[in-house]
Order: sequence, then C-alpha cells, then structure tokens
Amino acid sequence: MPYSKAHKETTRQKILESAITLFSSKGYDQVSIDSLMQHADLTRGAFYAHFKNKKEVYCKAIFAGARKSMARVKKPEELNKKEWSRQLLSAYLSKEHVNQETFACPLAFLVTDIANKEPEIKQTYTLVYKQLNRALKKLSNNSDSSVSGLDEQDVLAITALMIGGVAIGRALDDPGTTERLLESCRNKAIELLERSS
Amino acid sequence: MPYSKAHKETTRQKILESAITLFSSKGYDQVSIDSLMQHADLTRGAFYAHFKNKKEVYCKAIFAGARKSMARVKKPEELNKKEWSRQLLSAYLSKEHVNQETFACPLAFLVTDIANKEPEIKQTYTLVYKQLNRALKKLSNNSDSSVSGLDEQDVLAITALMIGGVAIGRALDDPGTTERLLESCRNKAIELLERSS
DNA sequence: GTCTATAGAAAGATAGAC
DNA sequence: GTCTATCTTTCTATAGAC
Repeated sequence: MPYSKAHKETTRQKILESAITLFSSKGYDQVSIDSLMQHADLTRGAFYAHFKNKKEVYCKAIFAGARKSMARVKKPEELNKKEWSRQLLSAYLSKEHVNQETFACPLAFLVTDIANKEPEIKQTYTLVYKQLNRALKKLSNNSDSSVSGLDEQDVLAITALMIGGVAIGRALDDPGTTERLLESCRNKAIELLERSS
Repeated sequence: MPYSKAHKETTRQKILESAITLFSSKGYDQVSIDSLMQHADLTRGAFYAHFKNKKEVYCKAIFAGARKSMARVKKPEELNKKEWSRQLLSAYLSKEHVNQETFACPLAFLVTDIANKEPEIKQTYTLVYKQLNRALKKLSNNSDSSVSGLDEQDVLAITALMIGGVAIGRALDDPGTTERLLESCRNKAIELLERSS
C-alpha cells in the first residue's frame, strides 16, 4: 500500500480547502473539477478517489466552510459574551470579510447559489443557517444575569443583516457604498443585540 | 421587409420577459440560450438578432426586472406615503415574493450571482440597488410634515433586511423557518421605518 | 492514489437557407 | 427575422496504466 490512510485524509482536506475558497468566491457553476484540482496541485482524475461527484464536494465545502468560520468564534477569556458578540458582528460585517481576506462564510457568499439546487444542498445550507442562529442566541445568553437574551425575532433579523450586508457588499461595484452599507448593518445589528440587555 | 420594426420589438420584449423569469429563478449559468429561447417560443439562432451575447441579455434582464418590480410601487391615491411604504415592505418580504408568484426582484434573487462577474454586470446591479435606496428614501419623506424622513443608515439597513430576508428565505429548505425569518425582517424593517416619524 | 487519455454531453456563438 | 446545421470549446465522469 504505497499511500497511507493519513495521506489520503491529508489530500482530501487539501481538496476541501480549495473547494471552500473557490466555491465561495465563484459559485457552483464557475468552478470546474479541473480548476478545483489544479488549485489543490492535483489533476482531474484524482478527484473521484475522494468524492462521489461535484455536488458532494459542494455540500461538504459549505459545511466545512461554515465550521471554519465558526471556529473563529472561540471566546477569549478576557471578554464577556456581550463584548465578544459585538466584536463578532464587526468582524463579519467587515470589508476584509467581503474581500475574502480573513474568511468566507458560505451563508453570505452563496445565498442565491443555493435556491433551485438539489434538496441535499438546500438541507446543508439550512442546517448551517440554523447553527449560526443558535450560536448567536447562545452568545446573547449571559449566564451570570437574569436577562434571557435575544428572542428568535431579534436573532433572525441580526443574521439577516449579517448575511444580507456581506452578500450585497460583494455585489456592488462601489467600495464607498459597500463601506457605508457594512457600517449601517453593523450599527443596526449591534443595536438589536444590546437592546435585549 | 417581411418583419416590421414593431414585431422585432415585440419579440425582443418576449425574450426579455423570459430572461427575467429564468435568470431570476436559476441564475446566470443555469440558463442556456437554448432554454431561454425555447421559453420564448423561438429557437437558438434567433437570439443573436436581438442581443449581442448572453452577458448583454443578463444585464438587460436585471435592469428590466428591477424596473418591473418598481412599477408596482405606484402609490394609490388613498394611501399616504407612510402607509404605502409599510405595505411595500410586506409585499417584498412575503412568501409569495420568495416563491416568485408575484414578482422577482433581481437584487434579492441574484445577489451572489453578481460578485466576480464582469464590471458591466456589477455596475448594473449597483445602479439598480441605488435606485431602490433612493425610492425608499423618497417614500419616507412625507412632504406635508416637518420630519426629514429616513437617513442613509436607516435606508441601507432596511434594504439589507429586504434583500437579505428574501435571498435567505429562498435558500432554506424549511418553509416554517422562512416564514418566521420574513416576519422578523418585516417587523424590524417597519420599526426602523416608523421610528423616523 | 494519482496520472493521462478519452468518452459523451452540453453550451456559446456563427453560417447560410428561406 | 427566424430557422437548421455546425464549429469549437468546455465540462463531468470514466478507463486503464503506473
């Protein structure tokens, strides 16, 4: 056995990383399996030893991309939940996120890429969307306080501002407008966040 | 000349109508010129007598689709501006809009289809986006009142909720969540709208 | 597991008849 | 202006050598 199991897993991860980057920035149809594998320093043929087909790697990329984004959500010790959630909103609704310099949340980068796709893809998106809402709700629940945190309406509106702001910002051809849009969404989202305390 | 100028214009409009419907629901890559022309009861070859290429008809469809959506914004006499803008938000952030039963705003249906496309396409989207913001700002300016209406931050946040809410709603595989999302965005947007009065 | 080669299908765009 | 036929490119997926 010339290739170890560990090596296969490493290769698979490399492909998945490329998939997250490329699908987020170009969408499903604009990424060919050829370009994907080239990005991962491999050739077309090797793809099918790791994934069944293009749809499968797309699903896995959405899931892994969201997981990767969420991994940044580890709260530093010195911050309380409220301060941390405010910082998160600022990082999400930032020029750097829009320009894919820090990370790329599939929820924002691929919103309209999902509609009219296979059920499996829509289910993956829905799952990840609910995870984000749950995470935000949890963050707003300050354990050492009597307040109950955000209700569902607040959470849904805040994540809509996050996803909508970043998605629109990426579509615009005018950096000034994008910057003001991000600032507006940041301010309104933080307002909703802090109103509950 | 067996075909009149009027006939050509009629045909062009028919293709454009098909383009609005199909591009909105499926996105740029999932609509072939063949399927587009079939939807307009014509064949492939006739396309190029009306449009230079696929990119051009996509741009025109975004512009015309937005114009068509905006045409519904004619204010009935019996409503004042405030009541009318509230109704507009409800029509936009509705299940019917998400399901493309009433109309399909390209700003929401195609947000992430635009990023990384040609400058001309991004410019068209940006133009239409600014039109929507301007229209909302104007509606909030109650002429027979001393209040100045919405400021830019409010407008940008409201349209982000509109576009974001509809775009996310279309991506979800769970009608219940979509309904609650739309309701949340409606409520928060109306709240922002009425706070300025 | 990864490579090259290729089958088979689909798409954008053009040519020429009517 | 609209049609059919076709050129050319690109893509997904598979086959077989190493």
